[in-house]
Order: sequence, then C-alpha cells, then structure tokens
Amino acid sequence: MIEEHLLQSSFEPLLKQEIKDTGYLKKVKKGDHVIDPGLNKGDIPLVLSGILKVYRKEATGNEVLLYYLEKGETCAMSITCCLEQKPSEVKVIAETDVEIWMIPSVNLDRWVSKYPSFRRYVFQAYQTRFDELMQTIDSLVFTNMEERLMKYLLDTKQATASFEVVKTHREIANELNTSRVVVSRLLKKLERENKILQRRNCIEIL
DNA sequence: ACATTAAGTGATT
DNA sequence: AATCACTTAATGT
Repeated sequence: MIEEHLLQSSFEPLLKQEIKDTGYLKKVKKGDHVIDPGLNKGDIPLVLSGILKVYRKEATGNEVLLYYLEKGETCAMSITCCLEQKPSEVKVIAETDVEIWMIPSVNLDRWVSKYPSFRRYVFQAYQTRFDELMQTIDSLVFTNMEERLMKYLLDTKQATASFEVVKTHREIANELNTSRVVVSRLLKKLERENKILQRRNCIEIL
C-alpha cells in the first residue's frame, strides 16, 4: 500500500526503503483530529488516501481553514514544527476517512541532507503552500469575503473531485471564520451570477 | 400537525 | 462585513 505510492515518487531507492521501514500506517476516521495545536508528538504525515483539512488556530479560539491536503501531499507546517522542535500551531482534521503513512521525525534532519529528492519534496511542499497563503493574505487584507468564498468552493471541488459541495452555510461560515448571514448573502449573489446552483445542504459549482 | 434546522432579507452599526 | 431580528422553506418525528 505504501509501496505503490513510493513507486510513483521520485525518491531514491534507498530513501524509499527507509520510508517503508521506519514509517507506519495510520487510519483515521472522518472527523477525527490528526494533529492538535500545542504538544506535537512529532511524526510527519504523508497522505495515502482521503482528504485532510489544515486549520490555523488562534489563541482566542478562532480558527480558519488554511488548505486541504490530498493524496501524495504532506503537511509543510508539521515539518517545520518537527525540525524546530516547536509545538504545532495548526490543527489537522480528517475530512473523509483517511490513510496516512506516518514518518517519525527523527529521520527528517538526516534525510533532508542525505537525499536530494527528499529535499526537493520538502521545498516543493513549502512552495505550494506559500503560494496558497499569499493568495489568502491578498483576500484577507482587502477583506474580500467573496473571493475567499469562491476560492473555498473551488478548493473543495478540487479536493473532493466533485462539483457538489455538501455543506451548510453555517459550516462554510465556520471554516472561513465569518457569519452564516454573510455566507448566505454572497452565495445568493454567486447564484444570481450563475456561478453556482444551490440546493439544501448542497452547492453545485458551475 | 408541530418542532427543528437551513436559508433569505431588511435595517443598523 | 457583522449583528440583530424576523420570515420562509425544508425536514424530521
């Protein structure tokens, strides 16, 4: 199961062997927490199947959805946390049932210096997230809810490989850390612009 | 039929 | 964009 994923990767044979030998499979049910803010037990997740949601959690309890993690991806946040031995500032929850290959963080330092392919993998994970975060910041600075909503819908579509987003306005509002009323209004607007189609508990992206 | 939950809307800050 | 107050629509029991 981990084998087939490693086959598709560009990792060196030796690294593939190490990942196989030192990692372990973790199955997580939909809705379960994978990583919580605060103490970090220190293993790096590599997503084999399913979708994970990564949240930024603020001290006062507010939280915002940062991005989704899909098959083949890893959490850039938890990698730094492990390298720096810092507690994580993010919360990771399973959006669907998920299978993860957990890689003990003890190996990270060595792998990054020993294997060019691993180094590239880590940097690329960062690059991707960094670009994402830049976009998010743009929207935040200009308090552009509509942009964030649209991006959220498209991200969800991408992650679930479906044109149907099966969520209530309330749930969406929580993920974007805004109020339900605002989400309702904006969705109504998007519907009038024929960008989406609404049914109860479900939004179809056109 | 009634209660509950989701979604729509005007007015106000 | 957020909050309040209220309405309407859809669903569950």
